[in-house]
Order: sequence, then structure tokens, then C-alpha cells
Amino acid sequence: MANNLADALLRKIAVSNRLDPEDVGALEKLPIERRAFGARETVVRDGERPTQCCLVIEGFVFRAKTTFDGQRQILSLHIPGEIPDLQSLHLGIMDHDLVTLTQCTLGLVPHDALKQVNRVRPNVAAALWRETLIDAAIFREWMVNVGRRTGLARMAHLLSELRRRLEAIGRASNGAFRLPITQAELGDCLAMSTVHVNRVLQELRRDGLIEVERSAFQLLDQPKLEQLGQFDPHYLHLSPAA
Amino acid sequence: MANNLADALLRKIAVSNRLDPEDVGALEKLPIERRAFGARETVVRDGERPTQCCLVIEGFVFRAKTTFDGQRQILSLHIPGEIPDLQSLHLGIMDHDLVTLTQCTLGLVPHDALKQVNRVRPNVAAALWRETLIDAAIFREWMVNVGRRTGLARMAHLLSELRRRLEAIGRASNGAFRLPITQAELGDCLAMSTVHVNRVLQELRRDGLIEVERSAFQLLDQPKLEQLGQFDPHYLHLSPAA
DNA sequence: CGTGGATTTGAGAGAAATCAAATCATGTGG
DNA sequence: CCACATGATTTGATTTCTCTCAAATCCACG
Repeated sequence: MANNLADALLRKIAVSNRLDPEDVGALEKLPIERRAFGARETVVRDGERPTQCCLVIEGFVFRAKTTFDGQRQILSLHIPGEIPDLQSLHLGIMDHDLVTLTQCTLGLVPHDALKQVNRVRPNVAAALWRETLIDAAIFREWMVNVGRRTGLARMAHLLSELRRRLEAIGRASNGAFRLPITQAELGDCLAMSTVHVNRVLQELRRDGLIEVERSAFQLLDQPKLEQLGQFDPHYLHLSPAA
Repeated sequence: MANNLADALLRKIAVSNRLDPEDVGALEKLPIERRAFGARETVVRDGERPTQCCLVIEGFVFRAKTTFDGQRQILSLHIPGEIPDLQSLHLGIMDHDLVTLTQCTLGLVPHDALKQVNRVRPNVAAALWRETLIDAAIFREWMVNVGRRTGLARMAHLLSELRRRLEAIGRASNGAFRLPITQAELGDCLAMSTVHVNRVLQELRRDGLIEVERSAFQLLDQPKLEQLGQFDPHYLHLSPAA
């Protein structure tokens, strides 16, 4: 089953979970509707009650909240294989937006089908539950990032995290990865202004820690960058044994 | 079964979930070991691999991360009926500390027992999963709070949230609730200095929005306070219908 | 080759941190 | 029952990081 729509999902889940062949089979049989999206399209909106979940097959998406006075906080960035709105399976109402960062191929999976798989295959349910718990673990780390680190450390931390997560699914190597994101959007991830993002990136470049060529990020000195960002990957729970 | 150790849990879960009598029965039969803790005791430490979860029966606990340079970010406050480390059921390794805020009665529930209940009663599994998803929803809102609001709004938001959550379990009425927390701890929740917490509280008092008498909080003008904090409770997912 | 978004630069303003010290409780032991 | 120690709150003064405002490049694309 080389080109199943669930392939990205299976690869991603395999990073943090052990699944039986039967579990894999059940996931491969999920009814997934492929849908193409342009960049910066809102997929699901705050306040809506979705009846399906969105699997990222290709591209990047993010979740965000907008305050009454129009400020935006990006809550998470999502890479292929993730289901950014998996929480809608049990929460019903969205408390934030789901937006494409880039052109995307998303896979729409009906809640009913997911609930059915969860009932029949408890291992799958546990794995999906675990994915939402890792999601929450990343929220916690981002809260620390936004609340307790300087602009420079915040950026170093974010880049270190992305490198690790992208490496785990084979989309980064030697500290190089492609991520089409603007400085304004980085600012919304890190709760800082575009101007400050720009200056922080310049400083990281000046110090020989990174290179950025449009959407091509290159982390030059991983140890130093991770140290600067106080980055400890154990919150990512990347190993299934954990 | 008037005084079961699971009572607080059942009451809390009933706020956001519908359970069958059989589900309730299964939860009541959980083996729960009662343990008393003093204030500011670390219950579970970052990096540990717990084999049980902690149910808050009485008192308050919080979760926190400490950065390499010793700064602390409180990630969440927990009230009776909650299981603050429920994520350990599927994540294995702790990525933060669990600490008592006040004297506490906690109920220790073995992972095995919880996993068994989850297998036998899918409704219970769904409810517990949902609890961890609400936990994550609160993280998201706190991220916005810390990242995007002024000190005054941050404090107003936190107090508004606490009022709602405590009301839901019958521990706040007319905006009054007891919460023994220092200004330094409030600062760690809101990512601001103790000095600033003090000044913000003074401003809220001066404006007639709150009164604080030691650990007794009294919110005087709920609508104004919620407006100031840009507080919209839908992220709390308090109604089961959601 | 113009156009609009993204990036970069400069200067000034502001929210909150830090530093330092005083005051206020609370609880303890003599 | 009071002196004293300890922790929490409060106040004042200064510093700093980051934002805001404004304008200049830069760049991809039609």
C-alpha cells in the first residue's frame, strides 16, 4: 500500500507509538477525503463544530487564536502526518482557528470513522490519545518559551524544535529544512513584533548559528542553538518507549 | 456511596461529560490510595516515570516547568476533582513538575487500573481523554494570555477563569472563592514579576473590580473583569453537550 | 517594469523587569 | 505575652528589552 492517503499519518504515528499490523490496517482503511488548499486559507474556524478531522498530508498548517483587539497568537505549527484538530473528536466546538501556512493537501476524516476505529482497536485509540497529549506537551513548552525566554532564546528554541520534529519524519537533514513562513508569522508564534523577529534572526546569522534563504532554513550549529534556546527535546516524547 | 474517594472526580467529570450509571460504578470501584501532602511539596518531578496518577481530592496543586536559569513558569492550576498528571498514563516520562499549592489530599490511582477501566468502558476512556483535551485547551488560552495581553488583562483573565472553574464544582459563589496563593506564584502563572503582580492587583482593587483578603478572593464586577481580561469561557468546554 | 508583500533600518516610547528597602503578618520560643 | 525571625506585601527609583511608528529596500511575479 505504497501510496495510501494514510501514509503520512502512519509514518508520523510510528515515530511515537508501536502499532500492530492490524492497527496499521485499520488506519489504512480509514475513509479519507483528499482536499487541496491554498496558502493562508482558514480550514476550520473558532466556534465551529466540525464533524471531521484534518490530516496534514502535504504542507504546513497552524492553529491560532485572535484576541478581541486583533492580536494573533499562533498556538502550534503542524507538519505532514499530524492531525491538528484531533481534539475536535471529543471537544465539539473549536476554540481556535486552523489555517494553512502553505499550499496543502489535507485528508478529511469523518469523526464517525475515527470513533469506530477507536472502539474496535484500543491500541489506535491510545496512540491517537497520545498524539493529543504530545500536542499538549508542546503547548506547555511554548508557554514557557513565550513567558520566560528572551527573544533570541525563543527563536533558537522554536527552530531547534522544528528541526527535531521535521527530522523525525524525514523532512530535515543536517539541520536543513524548508519552511515557508514569514517573519510576521514567526512573530505570532513567539509573541514578538516583526521588527524584533528580524533583528533576532540577524543576530543568529551574525553569530553563525543559522542561514535563512527564503524558505530554506539551515541550522549551522545545533548544539549552540539548542543551548541558547534552552532546548531539551524530552518534551517532544519522540520515542515510543517513553 | 456518599463518601467515596472518587466523589470529587465524579463531580468534576460530570461537569463536562455524560456518564452512564455503569461508568460511574466503574470509576467508584477504582483503587484509590489516599495520601496527605503539605503545601509546596513536589508530588511528581520532571523526568520521572510515574506508575500512577494523582487525583486532587482536596486542596490545590499546580504544574510547573523550571528553565535552566531557574525561572519558573506555572503551567496550570488544579482544583478538586482534576487529575493533573493524567497525561502520564500515555506519555510515560514527566516533562514538568507536579507540586501542591496548599495542603492537599490526593488520591493515587495506578495506571494499570485506569487502563483497565478504559478498556472495559469506552465511555470512561472518552471522558478522560476529553479531560486531557480541556487541559490542553486551557494551555492554549494561557499561551495567549502570557503572550498577547497586558499585565492587567492577564490577571483579570486568570481570576475570571478560576471563578468559572471553581463555580462549576461548587467552590465559588457570587465571585467569592478561597485560593491560598502568593503574589510570587501568581507571577509565575502569568509570567510577570512579583512587583508587577502587586501593582496590578492594586489597580484592580482601586478600580473596584476585586477584593483580596489573604486567600479570600472576591470578584466584585464580573462583567467588567471579564471584559478587561478579554475572557470568553468557551475554551473551558464546561458543558457536556459541547 | 511596475506593484504589493516581505524584509530591513532607524529612532523614540513604553510596559515591565530589576534592584533595594521598608512595612506588614505570622508564628515561635523564651 | 512579647521579642524575634521569616516570609509576604508594598513602595520607590532605575534600567532594559521590546514595541511602535515610519520609511527605505528588496524581491517575486504578472
